[in-house]
Amino acid sequence: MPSHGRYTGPGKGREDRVRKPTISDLAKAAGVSVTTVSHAFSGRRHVDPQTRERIQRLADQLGYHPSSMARALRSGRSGVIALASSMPFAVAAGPSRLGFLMEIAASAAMSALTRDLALCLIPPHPSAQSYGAASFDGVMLVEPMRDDPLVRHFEQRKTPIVSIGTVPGRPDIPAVDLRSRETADLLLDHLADQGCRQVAALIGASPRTSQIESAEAYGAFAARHAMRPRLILLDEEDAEATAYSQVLDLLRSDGAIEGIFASIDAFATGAIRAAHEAGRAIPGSLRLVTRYDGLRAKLSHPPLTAVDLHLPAVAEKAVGLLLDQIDGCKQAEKADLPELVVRASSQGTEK
Amino acid sequence: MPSHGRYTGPGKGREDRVRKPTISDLAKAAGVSVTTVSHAFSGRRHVDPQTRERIQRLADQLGYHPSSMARALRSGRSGVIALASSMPFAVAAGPSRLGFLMEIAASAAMSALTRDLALCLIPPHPSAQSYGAASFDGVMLVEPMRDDPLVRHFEQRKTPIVSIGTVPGRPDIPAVDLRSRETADLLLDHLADQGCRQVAALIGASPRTSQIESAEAYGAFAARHAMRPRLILLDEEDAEATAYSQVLDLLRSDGAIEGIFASIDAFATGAIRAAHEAGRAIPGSLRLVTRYDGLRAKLSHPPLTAVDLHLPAVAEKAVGLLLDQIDGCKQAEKADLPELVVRASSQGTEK
DNA sequence: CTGCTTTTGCAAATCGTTTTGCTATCCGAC
DNA sequence: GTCGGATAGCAAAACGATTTGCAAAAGCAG
Repeated sequence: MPSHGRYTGPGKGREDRVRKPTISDLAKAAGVSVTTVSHAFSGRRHVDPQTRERIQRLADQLGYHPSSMARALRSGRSGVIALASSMPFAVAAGPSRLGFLMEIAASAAMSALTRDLALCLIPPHPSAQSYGAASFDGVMLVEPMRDDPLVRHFEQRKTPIVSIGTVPGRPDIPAVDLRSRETADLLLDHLADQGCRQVAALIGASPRTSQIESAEAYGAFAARHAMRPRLILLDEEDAEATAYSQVLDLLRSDGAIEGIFASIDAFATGAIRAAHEAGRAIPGSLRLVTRYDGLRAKLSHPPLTAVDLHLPAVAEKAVGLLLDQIDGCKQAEKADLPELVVRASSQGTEK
Repeated sequence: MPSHGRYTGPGKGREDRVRKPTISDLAKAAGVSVTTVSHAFSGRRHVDPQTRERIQRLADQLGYHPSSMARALRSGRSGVIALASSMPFAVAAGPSRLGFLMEIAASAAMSALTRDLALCLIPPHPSAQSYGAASFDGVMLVEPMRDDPLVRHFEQRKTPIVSIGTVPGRPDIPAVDLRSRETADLLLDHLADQGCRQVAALIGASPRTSQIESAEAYGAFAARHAMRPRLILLDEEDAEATAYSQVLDLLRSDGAIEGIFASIDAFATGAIRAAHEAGRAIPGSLRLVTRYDGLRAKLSHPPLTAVDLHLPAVAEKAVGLLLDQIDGCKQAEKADLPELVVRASSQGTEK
């Protein structure tokens, strides 16, 4: 039984605030009907330029702004889209790994604004049922998991969905493909190019497309190079710490490892610490690459070879796709091309 | 003459999507009036438990959810608050220095959600007039400048405002004081404690409270220690690069400098590079501290001594204050206590 | 002057809720 | 028997815009 969110009544203390002028106040002041005012603003019908001018002037004078709530009700669109993620907020309520999500958020906010939309950030609700009082015209999910409760939630609510990164098992949901398979191939091939014969992979255990495809890519890579696979599935909470201890074990038990592919940047940071601890120089005796080229990869020592996922472009496409989804019905699925950024962590010659 | 935002008419293609059930559909199905349904949900009047139960069941069955747009119109509250910043988005459309703002955004989003609000991110609009179609119950401004156009915009629109960091010259606007003066004192005193006699300051040129108070603190510090002040005002765009070149000049022209106080983390990163270039070891021959303890400070080499500003708590307070502002009228101003985080960049003994 | 179109404007319906009055019934107590 | 007080429910008026249908006036050709 869903709680529909308690309604708290009309704002207490509303009477003591000055009432904002409404369209009929303006109409009265201008000596015309509300219809005329509406048309003067929307331009959907012609109004006498002189009248229109007077209305405009009065509007400025009175400080009139059309109520977007009324407009939303009438038009059925709130002008707000949401960005939701089931994971990163939760693991990073603190400042740890906001990078990926927040880079998307910032870009999406700008893309949204240029289309006269606002972007809402919605963290995963602890008791994931009533998502606030606001209503969204659509929602963008970032890297949802298989059977993600968020997907169910918004589907049931008939809110248009666009996923950033495909939804595992749900090819019907429109998505911006993050090209995780290609990304992983890029990174693994790079390691091979750098001469790594034995490569381990640190991959997130959650059933997200990026992790699934990374694992697949790694499997194929191992087969292609007739290499014994060392696939380490890691929990994404407390990523750096668990990566650290697992990699330390690995390096100590298996001296042959020459390269590590970390599908999450925090894994890579953990791996660096482990390598240091195990006395393996990077990139001297161990090469390391990661997927997301965020602040972490850039500021790491040594800087991490990573992939430019073109997140601003991804966000832009997601917003566009969502908009299509909302009022058109274009099911068109779009894609994007990742790009390798080589840095010291994997190069033969130190910068 | 303000553009009030073009209205695009009722969603095209709306007729082909299934109409969501309304309250009167539900009422009809349950054989009661809409009033009863409304009361069944809101609990503002008693309804027979049996009736209520039946309504609930039917609501689930039909997939009914109250329209928040209608609710918003009626109640005058959209359930959405906004977070706006005049600066960081613009300088960091790319991934450069999202840290501060985005840490606040993430925290604020969670704080908002626990109060049944949604948080909108609003980037500074290039043509700063029509901020999307959405309406906000209130807005949080992060570190606005003196005479910030955002302040004017929302004041004119009578949208309740709370500032994160006081607004220079506007003590009347309720704000969460970021305690920039105390923060700067903390850092400068720490440098003095570490034995620095000659300290330079890198401070942002924009008229924000944090920068203003940092400069004041530095001035007082210099006077207190009878030290010739070296105050370097830097443009915040392209912060790292300009800090780099300015600090390089400084170090070359003034060998006495023993410590640097950077009021923005990107300044500090630039300073590190400059120090490296000038052959000054950190913290061996030059100590460096910065204000915001974000990813940059933590991942820097060496890690930067910084201040924990308790941003999640700040965000929480801002949301609370804004809520007071919206429906109560409590003008109460709140504050917070910064805390020093000592790291290698300023310590006598290397970690 | 009639017929036709264009221009300009208004009144009223609509969007989906919440809230305010009002009615009706029943119960128990005086 | 009736007064009071719960209890349960309904009808209708908001909330503030947009949009449809209609009408008055005006211009213009025939």
